[in-house]
Amino acid sequence: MNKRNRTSLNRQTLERLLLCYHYLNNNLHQFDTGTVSSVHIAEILNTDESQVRKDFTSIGIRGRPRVGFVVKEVVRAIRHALGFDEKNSAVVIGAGRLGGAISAYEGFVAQGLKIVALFDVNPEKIGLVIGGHIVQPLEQLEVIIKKHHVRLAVLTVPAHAAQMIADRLMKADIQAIWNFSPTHLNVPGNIIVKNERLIVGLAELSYHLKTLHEWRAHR
Amino acid sequence: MNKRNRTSLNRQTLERLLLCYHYLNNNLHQFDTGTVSSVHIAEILNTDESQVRKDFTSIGIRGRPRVGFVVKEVVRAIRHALGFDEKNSAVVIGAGRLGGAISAYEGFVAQGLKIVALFDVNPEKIGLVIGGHIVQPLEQLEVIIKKHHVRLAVLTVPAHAAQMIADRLMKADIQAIWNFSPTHLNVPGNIIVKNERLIVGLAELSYHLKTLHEWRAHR
DNA sequence: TAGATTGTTAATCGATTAACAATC
DNA sequence: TAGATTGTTAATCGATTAACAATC
Repeated sequence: MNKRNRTSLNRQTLERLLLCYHYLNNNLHQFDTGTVSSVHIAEILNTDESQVRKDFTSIGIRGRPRVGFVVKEVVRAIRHALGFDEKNSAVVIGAGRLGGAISAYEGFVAQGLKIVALFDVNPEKIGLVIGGHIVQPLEQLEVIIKKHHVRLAVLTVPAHAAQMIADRLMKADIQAIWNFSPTHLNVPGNIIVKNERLIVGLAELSYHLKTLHEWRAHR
Repeated sequence: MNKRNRTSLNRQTLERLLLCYHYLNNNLHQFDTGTVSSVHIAEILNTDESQVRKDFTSIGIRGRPRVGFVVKEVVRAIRHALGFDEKNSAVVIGAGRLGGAISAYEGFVAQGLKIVALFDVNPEKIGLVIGGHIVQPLEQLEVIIKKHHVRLAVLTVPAHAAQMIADRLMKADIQAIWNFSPTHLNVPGNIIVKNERLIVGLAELSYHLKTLHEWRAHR
């Protein structure tokens, strides 16, 4: 994520708010009074209750002593803070399995993300319907970005092709790139890049498995 | 990640080591002397040079004043620290697009991860070859875990099925679950769970896009 | 030798947790 | 009113950065 954006909300807060949002949304029915306390949420998120109050304060949610926070207000405020109530158009580049999975994922729509097109270089894939989208030739990239005012591009191409596409995206005035290619992208600081590296998750797991193993062996 | 494991390496260090590992591996040729300085690496990773030295110290890499660190030693030490030099067998449960993408991903093998089987409940998928693996019926899960001494399970099933499978995995003595299902899993503390939530990445991007938007509107 | 670069300790920074007066 | 829960300030904790003596 670039630095020019003086993000007032840090990554941790963002993640906690998201978890809280999901929890409240999925359990709306169980709050008969329509309110929830910071203690309750802290327990669920496995964090401190002051943390919860601080997070809420940071996005302008106010509660009432002895009563708590109004669930619906909290949900609405988080939606707004995370930008889920704004419509964003995205294109997916790379109609492989991962690109298909992302194109097909229904969970994004509720968060305001609409995938308007899926691209691939492979002529054999052009015209196929993958993940609910007709695969388009890469040549159309710039035209479609312009037509749909696309701000976000999801990159699921092989590593060797990623930078070339990123350069085209830059020229097409894209604002953010969600990069699933296992490679570093060189882009100017005014473009938001979010790298999604599967291998980081694997590294964590691998390390923990190893430690677990050693720990067991030592007894 | 559970707490019982007194992880000596924290998440940040793990991630920096991984990035360093990739960088060195991909640029082995350019180090004529076979050594690299903490300054050089710090620049690439966009971090502080003391940080690099500290990270290296934490996994037992020693350098020489005026010379730096031996690249090959660094690479080997990181491989070892992250557990990439140990063979781990994994099963993938859910032969959808994501499960297929993960099963097919070649990058894992070099990190010691071998996917030994791919499962699905859908009878129509059984027997198909997806991502290089024959889809097996879920009934076989326990048998195969036992047979191949599988320690890691990758979960790419719909949210509503995730907990049920997790329970079976627990009983089958799995050690770690890499959870791509968009749901929270209830598992005992001795099982390592790594949640991979696409939606968190989207939330970050969405937030930054929103902030960018507001920032532009304000001028 | 001189001086570049390490290893390590101390200082800083930022995020989490504790405490508590305000208040419904 | 009494007391539960907020909002906020202060204390703690942990991670990053700075500094510098050791050393090749």
